[in-house]
Amino acid sequence: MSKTPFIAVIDLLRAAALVQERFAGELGSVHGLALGEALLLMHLERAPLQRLTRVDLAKRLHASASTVTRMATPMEKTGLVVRQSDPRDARLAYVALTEAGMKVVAEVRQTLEKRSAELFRDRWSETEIASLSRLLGRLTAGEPGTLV
Amino acid sequence: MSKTPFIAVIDLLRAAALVQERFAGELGSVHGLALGEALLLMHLERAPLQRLTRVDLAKRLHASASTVTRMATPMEKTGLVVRQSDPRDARLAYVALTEAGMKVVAEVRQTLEKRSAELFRDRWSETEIASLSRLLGRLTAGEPGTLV
DNA sequence: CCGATATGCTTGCATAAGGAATCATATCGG
DNA sequence: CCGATATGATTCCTTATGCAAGCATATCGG
Repeated sequence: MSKTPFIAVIDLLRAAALVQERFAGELGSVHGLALGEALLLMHLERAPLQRLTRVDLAKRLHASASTVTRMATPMEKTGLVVRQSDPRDARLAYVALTEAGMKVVAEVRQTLEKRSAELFRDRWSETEIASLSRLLGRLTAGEPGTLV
Repeated sequence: MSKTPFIAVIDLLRAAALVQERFAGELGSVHGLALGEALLLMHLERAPLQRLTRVDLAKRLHASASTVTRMATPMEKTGLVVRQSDPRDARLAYVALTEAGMKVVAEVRQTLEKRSAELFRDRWSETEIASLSRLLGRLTAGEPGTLV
């Protein structure tokens, strides 16, 4: 049996840990957001009506429903998102992006784009990066939601 | 400015979350280990004398020293690792793999190899997987320790 | 040789996270 | 129409984690 898939998985985990470590600090100090909060905002931005239910958010963030509830509460307090009810289904509680949230998520994207570029700088060609992205994208092809 | 690096980073985070979610459960039910514990054991297996200090482990696991301390304690109790002192430097407390630990880590590797193969099965050629691994490996080139 | 600094580890504290239980609301089948 | 089941959200509880402080030991400079 080939060990190639195993090696790829290990490399994937290591690379992701590296990126998370590197981005979390910057995101926190510049925007006061955790990486997960930034991803939450970006998911909302790409969703229809810029809003999602908590279970949809949980799936997209690979988190539990309770985690999403507790992530959203402080972000409501700081005005990045608001809670919205669905008139057709009273069980649903949307997390919706506010104007302030849209402004912040745009800045967050800029920060992430800058840091991402630095991650590959000098040693990578545009083609190589695109190739990496394409391969990774095949792994996440079945996942709900788009972030870019 | 090109958004390609940003897209690659987002894809990387999503793919890693997917893999972690998928592997953590299996690893827990089959071997009673968290993913981090499995990685810890694999790092020890590849280290000289099958042991590492806590700070070295922390670097390899992208975790804090306190996390490593608290990860190691239960694994000492279950006999997978033992604590070793360095006669030359009394500050050091190695985490060393036991015979039982070596047996377990070998089984863990088999599980991970099997699941990794399933992750790519059918839609991926060996060459594509190797290409992904090679690209990811460039990101982690500066990292200490080898796992495969 | 010794004080100052650096390093490794652990512990206390605060925060984050998942799972189970609970509650409210919707939907489905008779 | 109504009981049974399903779904969404929240809360409680337990566990995991990082940071800062504290402690022990080592090293460096005079």
